[in-house]
Amino acid sequence: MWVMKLATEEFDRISKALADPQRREILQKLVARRMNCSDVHAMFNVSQPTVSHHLKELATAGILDKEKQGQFCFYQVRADVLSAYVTELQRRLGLGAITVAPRIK
Amino acid sequence: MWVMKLATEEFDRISKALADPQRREILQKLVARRMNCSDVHAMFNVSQPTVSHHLKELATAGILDKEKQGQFCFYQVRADVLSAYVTELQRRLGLGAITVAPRIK
DNA sequence: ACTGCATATAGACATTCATCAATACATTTA
DNA sequence: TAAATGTATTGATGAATGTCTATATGCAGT
Repeated sequence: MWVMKLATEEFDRISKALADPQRREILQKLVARRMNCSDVHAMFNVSQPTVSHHLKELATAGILDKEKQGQFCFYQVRADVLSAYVTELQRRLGLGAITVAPRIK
Repeated sequence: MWVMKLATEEFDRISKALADPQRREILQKLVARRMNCSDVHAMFNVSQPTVSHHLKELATAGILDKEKQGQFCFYQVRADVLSAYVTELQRRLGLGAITVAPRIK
């Protein structure tokens, strides 16, 4: 089983991406289901360019996947990256990440 | 067993506190052992007031405890708060927080 | 009381950043 | 091709923030 390893740079980038409440809320909506830009825009009281900017930040940080379908652009959460982030966070904070070690026969 | 519940406001405050690399590194040093302000200052290339400011931010966010002993001021990590933060983060990100349920006999 | 050390505060400065309006780019449809 | 729709970029602006120097505050030993 492969476990993604986050470099410090990527880790900090994700931390920053999560630090803005508006962006965090957008991310939470995308956790529920993948959506396009205007779907997200319809859910919040910010302009479309602002939404686009936040989605770009989240994608650049690596926690969103961007998939263009025609004129639409769907974004969806990278659960593996988020999971790697949380694990790395636990490690840095000295909270033992609960790792289920493969039981050696 | 008591599990702390973080309000959105506190959650966002912690996210912000973790978002600055310098502050994150300071926090990581404090995970290893509790230290006073000048101990921390000796470890980084930033001014003493800057260290003091960062420690205040971390303390205000609730993830550091501040204990004054004479002229010194010791800071130590609140592992319970950090743990609550990670759990809440997992919840919001849709990553099932691994909860070890008490085994009912 | 004075000196020295530890910490915090005040004020200033530069940078980052969240946001918007306007516009450009791209794609679908009439 | 023209109009409409979805998305991204540009440029601007105000607010937040990380950092510094200088100074204040507080405590300990002489």
